[in-house]
Amino acid sequence: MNEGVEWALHSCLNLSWATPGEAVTAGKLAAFYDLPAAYLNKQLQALARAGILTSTSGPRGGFRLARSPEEITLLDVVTAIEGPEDAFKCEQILAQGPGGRPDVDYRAHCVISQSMRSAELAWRRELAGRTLADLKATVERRFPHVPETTRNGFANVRP
Amino acid sequence: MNEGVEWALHSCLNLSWATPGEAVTAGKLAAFYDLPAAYLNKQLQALARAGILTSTSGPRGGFRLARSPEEITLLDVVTAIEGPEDAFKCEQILAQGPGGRPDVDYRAHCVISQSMRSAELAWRRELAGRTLADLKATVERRFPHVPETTRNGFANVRP
DNA sequence: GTCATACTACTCGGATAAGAACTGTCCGAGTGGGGTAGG
DNA sequence: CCTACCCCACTCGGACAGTTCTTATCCGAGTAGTATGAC
Repeated sequence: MNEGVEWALHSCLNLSWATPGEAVTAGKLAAFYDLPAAYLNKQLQALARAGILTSTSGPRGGFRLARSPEEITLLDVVTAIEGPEDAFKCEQILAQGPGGRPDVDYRAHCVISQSMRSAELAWRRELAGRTLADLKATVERRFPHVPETTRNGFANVRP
Repeated sequence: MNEGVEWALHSCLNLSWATPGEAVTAGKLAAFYDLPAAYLNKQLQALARAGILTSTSGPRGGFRLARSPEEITLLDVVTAIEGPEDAFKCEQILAQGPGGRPDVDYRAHCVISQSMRSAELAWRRELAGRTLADLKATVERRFPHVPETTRNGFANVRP
C-alpha cells in the first residue's frame, strides 16, 4: 500500500482541526511531519479530485475538507489514493485451462476469486464503518490538547 | 497484490487433485494455464520455503502438498507469496510532528494505525477461515469432472 | 544372470536482466492582496 | 481621503527524473533412472 495513504489520513485529520473557513497549504501540512511538500501536494490533489477536499489557488489558498468529518470514511480516503480496483485482481486464468471458455466471466464463477473478494469486502466494510469524526473524537478524548496544538502548528510553521 | 498469488492458489488447488504420492513439476503446473514456467517455479519455491509444499529434484521430481488441504488456509498461501508484513505500514510520522517523541511506539498509540490494522485483521480473519479443502469441496460439488480432468491434464500435458 | 558403475536426462534453486509502479522534484497558469497614483 | 488600477508574491496543477519493487528469464547443482560392461 502506498505511503501516501498514511500522509493523506493524517492530513485529513489535521484539516479537521483547522480554523473553520480557513484553507491550509500543502506546505504547512507537509512541514507538520517533515514530509516532502510537493509530493504530499500530489496526494492532496488526488483527494481533491475525489471530492474529499476542496482546493484554492493563490495567496490565502490551500486545502480544506469538502464536507463534514462525519461524512468522510477511511475507505473514501484510501480509495482516493490507491484507486478503486481490488488489491487481488482475478486474471481469469481458468479461461486458459482445459475446459476453459473465453465467453465465461470467471470472476463470478471461480471459487478463488470469490473467496479473495469476500475477504476484501470484509476489509472495505471495516474501513467504511469508520469515519474521520470517529478518529477525531477518539484523539480529542485521549489527547485534549491536540486540536489547539494543531491550530498553533498551522499558524506558526514556516514552510 | 502480486499476480503470483492467483497462480499459487490455483496451483495448490490443482495439486490437491494430483495422484497421491506423485509429484507435479512446475512445467506441468504452468502449462495448465499457459503461464511462464520459470516464474511460476519461483512462486512454488516460496510456497516450499513456507512449508506448504515439498519439493523434489531430478527425474520424477516436482512439487506436492506438504500437508492435507484441511490444514492449508488461504492466508497461508497469500502470506507465503506476499510476505508477512501488513499492507499498510505505519511509518510513525507522528514522531516527527509537534509533541512527537522518538521513544514512543506510535504503531500502538496512533488511531489511524490502529484503524488500518483493525481492517487488515478482518481481511486476514476471512482468509484464515477458508481452507484449501473448502475450495476443493465447493469445486467438486459444482463441477464433479474437474478432479479427473486435472489428473488427465497432468498426465497428458507436454511442457 | 547379477551386480556395480558411469552416464544422461530431468528438476529445482538461485543469480541475473527488463519493465512497471512508486517516490520525489520542478516549473508554469492562475489568483488574490497590497501598493501606488490619480481624482 | 477615497478609489481604481497594476504589479507581485503565493498556491495549486500537471509535466518531468530517480529509485524500488514486480515480472520474466537463464543457467548451474543435484538426483534418479538407465544403459553398459565385467564377473
